Amino acid sequence: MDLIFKALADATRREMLDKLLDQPGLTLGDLIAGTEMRRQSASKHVQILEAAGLVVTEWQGREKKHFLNPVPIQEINRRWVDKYSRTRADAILNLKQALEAGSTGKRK
Amino acid sequence: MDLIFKALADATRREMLDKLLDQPGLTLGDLIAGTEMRRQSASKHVQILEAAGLVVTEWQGREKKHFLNPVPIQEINRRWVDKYSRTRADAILNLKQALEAGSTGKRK
DNA sequence: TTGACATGCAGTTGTTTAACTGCATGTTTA
DNA sequence: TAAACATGCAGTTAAACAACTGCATGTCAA
Repeated sequence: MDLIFKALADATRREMLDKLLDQPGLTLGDLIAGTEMRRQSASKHVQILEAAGLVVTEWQGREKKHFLNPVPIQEINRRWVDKYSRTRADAILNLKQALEAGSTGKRK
Repeated sequence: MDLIFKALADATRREMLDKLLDQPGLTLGDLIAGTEMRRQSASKHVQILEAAGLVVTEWQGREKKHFLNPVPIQEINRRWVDKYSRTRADAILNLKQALEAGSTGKRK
C-alpha cells in the first residue's frame, strides 16, 4: 500500500500512467518522447511503478511494452478513499463548527 | 493536487488522518501520544497535511484542535481515481493479453 | 505574577530520491 | 556476423525529506 502511495506521489509518474491509460503498450522510448527526461530516469520511474503493481510489462523482442494496471488504484479507492468519504456525521459537524468559528488555522 | 499526493505518501501522515477520522479535534499532544515521535516532527507533518488541505485546525486557548477535511480525498477520487476505474475495454483487453502471454515482466 | 504547559520556529544531520553519465546485455537487420 | 537499436545496471551528485535539539511565544492556573 505504501509503495502505491509513494509511486503516485510523483507528477512524472502520474503523467506516465496517464499516457499508458490513453495508449496501452508504449515502450520506454515512447514514454520519453517529447520530454526532456533521459531514458535512464524514465526507466527508474517505470521500476517504481512496476514495484507498486501499477504498471505491467511484456517483452516483445527487444522492446518492452508497458500497460497500466488499474487494480491497485481501485484498491486504494475501495480500502482507503471510501473510509473518508463515509465520514461520520459528527465528524463533519465538528469540522463545520471549526470552520464556522471563523478559524483560519492561525493563532489569535 | 501534487501537495495532496505527496502528503498521502507518508505512512505517519496517513496514520494521523486515521486518528483524526476516529477522533476529531485531537491536539498535537494527543496525536503523538503512544508514539515514539517527537512533538516537533509531528508538527511538521501536520503542516504538510494542512498545506494539502487535508487537515483543518482551530485554536482553543493554548490548544490547537485538528480536524480531518475529507474534501481533498474526495477530489482525488472524483478527478483521478474515476478516470482509471473507467478504464476503456480495449486497454483492459491489452493488459489481459499481456498477462495471459505469461509475461513476468522479465526478459526471456 | 510566576511556573507549568502547548505549541511554533530555526538550524543540524542522516536518509531517501531523482536526475545524470558510462558501460553492459540482448535483439533485429543489412 | 557486424552495426544499429532498445533497454538494463552501476555509480555519482544535488535536492528533498524526516527526524532531531534548542530556544521563543502565547496561555492557563495557583
